[in-house]
Amino acid sequence: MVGTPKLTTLLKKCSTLKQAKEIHAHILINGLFHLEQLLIHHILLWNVTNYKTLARYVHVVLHRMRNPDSFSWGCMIRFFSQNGPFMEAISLYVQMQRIGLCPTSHAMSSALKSCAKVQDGFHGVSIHGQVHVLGFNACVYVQTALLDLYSKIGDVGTARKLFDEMSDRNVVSWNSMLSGYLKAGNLGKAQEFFEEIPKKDVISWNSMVSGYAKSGDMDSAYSLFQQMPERNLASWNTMIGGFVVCGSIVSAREFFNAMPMRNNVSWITMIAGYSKSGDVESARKLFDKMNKKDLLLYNAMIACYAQNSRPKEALELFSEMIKPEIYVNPDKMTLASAISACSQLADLEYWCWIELHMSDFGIVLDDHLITALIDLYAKCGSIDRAYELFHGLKQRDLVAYSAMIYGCGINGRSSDAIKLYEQMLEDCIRPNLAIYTGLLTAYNHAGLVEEGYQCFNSMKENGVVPSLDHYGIMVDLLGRAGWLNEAYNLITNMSMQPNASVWGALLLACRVHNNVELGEIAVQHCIKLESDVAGYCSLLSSIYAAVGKWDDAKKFRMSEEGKITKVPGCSWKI
DNA sequence: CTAGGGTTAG
Repeated sequence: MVGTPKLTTLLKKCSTLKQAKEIHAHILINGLFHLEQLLIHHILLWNVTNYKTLARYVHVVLHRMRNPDSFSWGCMIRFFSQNGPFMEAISLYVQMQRIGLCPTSHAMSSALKSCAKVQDGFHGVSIHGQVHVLGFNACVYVQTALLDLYSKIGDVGTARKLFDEMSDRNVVSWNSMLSGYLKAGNLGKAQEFFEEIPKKDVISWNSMVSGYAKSGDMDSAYSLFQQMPERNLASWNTMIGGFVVCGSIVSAREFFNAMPMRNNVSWITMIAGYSKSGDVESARKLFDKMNKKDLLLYNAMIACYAQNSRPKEALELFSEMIKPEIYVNPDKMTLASAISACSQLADLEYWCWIELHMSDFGIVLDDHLITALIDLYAKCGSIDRAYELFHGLKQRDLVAYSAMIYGCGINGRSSDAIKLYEQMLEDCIRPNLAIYTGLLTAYNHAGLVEEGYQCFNSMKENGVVPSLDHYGIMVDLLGRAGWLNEAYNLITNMSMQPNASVWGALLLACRVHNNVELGEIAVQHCIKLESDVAGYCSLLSSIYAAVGKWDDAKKFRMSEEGKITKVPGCSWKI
């Protein structure tokens, strides 16, 4: 038999899950059930990396407790409200009352924090209803958590009402209210409120700086930053992030270099900045300098590759992170980038390989990922599978429709694309640029000139301004059908500067219909706009050859490097 | 014995 004092001492010293399990066994054998509470409390305060395993274990212990109590449940709710899963925290809060436990103010503020994290206004409001009944009207923690919840779900009015009614406020309450104004985008009101804060701390300052930075007003942000009585990592990181948003990558780097200390957030912000400005090499250099790479760092780098049309490197890095000797558990974000990379490579096999490991990763497909997969399957020609996934979505949004419509478009299913478009309008979703890209692609593949032209013209009526891509498709569509002059007129009447792929589309059409006059014009523009001249020259050369202008044909073939290349920036095949 | 606010990947 082991007594309570001895077990308590052991318990306070234990630091691994294995030891904890042994102690728990002793607790059960000796019937010292009151110690379970201590065990749960103790373990949940460990600062460990494998907190998921830990949480799973404690969760089981909690549910099997002989004498369940509010304190233990509160500890578990607090733990989940800090690390996630937040839904689980809310669910535990509901469950504890179902088994007859009365929530403490601690449990309640943690539950409210979780509601704020996942924007769960429904549970948030129902907890609000309990505050009075349970007598937490004067608890500053509960009141502040509640105020913060309303701030985060965008209900500044209710937040302010709570703030005014609070009997006791501290700097956290002020900061929550401030972040409410900032989240609502009300910078003026926020600034006014900020000045009223009696005892500002570093978070008050950071919030205000972040507000200016997010709105792109880096002058005001910088001026505040300089006035700060005290700065921490987040202050610096906010400034870097602000410069990144404004596209001032050089200033961002200056701040990054100047800061006294850096954490992962600093590195990730900087990498994301380089990614946004298209400087993949600089991003990679930073990435390689980090010796302790966490999930978010991998995600930032993989996303950088995926967004900058470097899908192969994205997948290489993904493979690297899941190698046993490195293993970083990927999450949904990682997969979103990986799927996008697969899609760019039209590599269905790689995805199938990932899919085998989904349960190891502990990832369940959500609508976001399914939408990415629709795009992948559609691009790989498996339009039926794409349809299956589409029908399995909980909510069909604009992105899902555009993936589907585009997928139908490139697979020659134009009537399906139109049906989807009509269905989308019925769902009250307004079309955007991507939707029209899909539709026009569908018309283009089907060679439906009139319909395509009509659709193109209807864009303006729906308040969508055609982009270079749309002009490119239209020129291709008109050109292939032999309406070369119409295509040329479309280009000359463009509201923006045509690029090489627009002219390239005309050049291709000229090749198909052997039109020397327009072909010469098109090729001149192409050469002016693109460095890869060989492909264009070879095209023009073959137009000359087709109409029997052999000398001209020969002249242009000389500059050719030997092979006909695809027109750069052009998604349709020659 | 536990609780509430600011900065990171799409």
